[in-house]
Amino acid sequence: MPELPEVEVVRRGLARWVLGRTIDDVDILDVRSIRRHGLGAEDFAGNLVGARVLDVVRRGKFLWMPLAPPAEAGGTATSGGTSGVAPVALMAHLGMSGQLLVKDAGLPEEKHLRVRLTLSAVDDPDAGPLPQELRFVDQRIFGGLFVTSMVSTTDGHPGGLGESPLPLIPVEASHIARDPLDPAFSFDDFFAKLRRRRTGIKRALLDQGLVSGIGNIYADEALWAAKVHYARPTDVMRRADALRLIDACRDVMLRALDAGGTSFDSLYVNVNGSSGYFERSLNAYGREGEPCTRCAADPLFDSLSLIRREMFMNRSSFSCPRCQPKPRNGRW
DNA sequence: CATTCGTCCTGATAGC
DNA sequence: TGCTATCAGGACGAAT
Repeated sequence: MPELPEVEVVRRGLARWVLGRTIDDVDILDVRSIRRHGLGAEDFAGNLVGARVLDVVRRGKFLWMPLAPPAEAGGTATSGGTSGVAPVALMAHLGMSGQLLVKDAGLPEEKHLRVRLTLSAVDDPDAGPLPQELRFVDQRIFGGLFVTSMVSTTDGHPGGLGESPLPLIPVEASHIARDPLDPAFSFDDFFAKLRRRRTGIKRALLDQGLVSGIGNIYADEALWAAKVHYARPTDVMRRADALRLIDACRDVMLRALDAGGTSFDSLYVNVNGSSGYFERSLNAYGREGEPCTRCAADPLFDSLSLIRREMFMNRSSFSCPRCQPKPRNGRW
């Protein structure tokens, strides 16, 4: 279940293996994986074949590769060759189960292989011939690929962590807020927007327009770490508590990143196919009925400190009843 | 505008 | 055994 740390692991892998390479061929095995490319499969492939990968950038859970367009496409639109063509990027979202795998051509097709990009042959002085396929594998098809144009970022800073030199972002990611690991993330902006909302804090954390990169797992982990109940109202939230929560988000995601991403089954695999192992250090998510690791050390530990599971926003929420108590009469 | 809800998907698992 | 129901959940568009 890729959230920010997992997508960042993929981004780094792609930067290592795909940067600077030209796309020689595109093979779409399931059109549903390019659903968001409104102009269809032919247009998708036409935009990619001959294009060169200039960068690998991420904001929140969106990942994109700005492209140098195919030579003839650039020439057609602007015969002078000046910057008349809108910059385009190959956008990717992994959804629930998406993977981007760099593989040698000829290796067996994955069961859920949806799109295959064949990359230019490169003989690396150290690594030898680089794998020539970038495969998009996705069991549940919540994720996908599409080609889109890029627009200026509203704050003039480059798109997220990926250190794109240009302050450009794909249209479809322009409404996505900065994530807590982004150098341009502003806590003050986040807090101001948070206070204007009339909703619960977990809903806010999952709203990618407010703060990005956080999904159900890291939301529960950060709320646990900051000892905050998921339904706590945002409009009266104290600044110090919000700061503690964002710090917790940052902390848990950085630790996951160090571990190479979280994985609960074989669905999530990084760009080279190896699984993460951060699940061993989860404190709340998926631990229903198990003792809260923090409360267990307390001499007053009792059955009130078993992790509870509740349905919230049509998804499971895990929390400790003792250190994340429910609001009483709407007051905290 | 802000907020909530239904939809898209497959496969593992539980229950009859 | 074999069927059906449930669950997992990110993002988006429609509805309120």
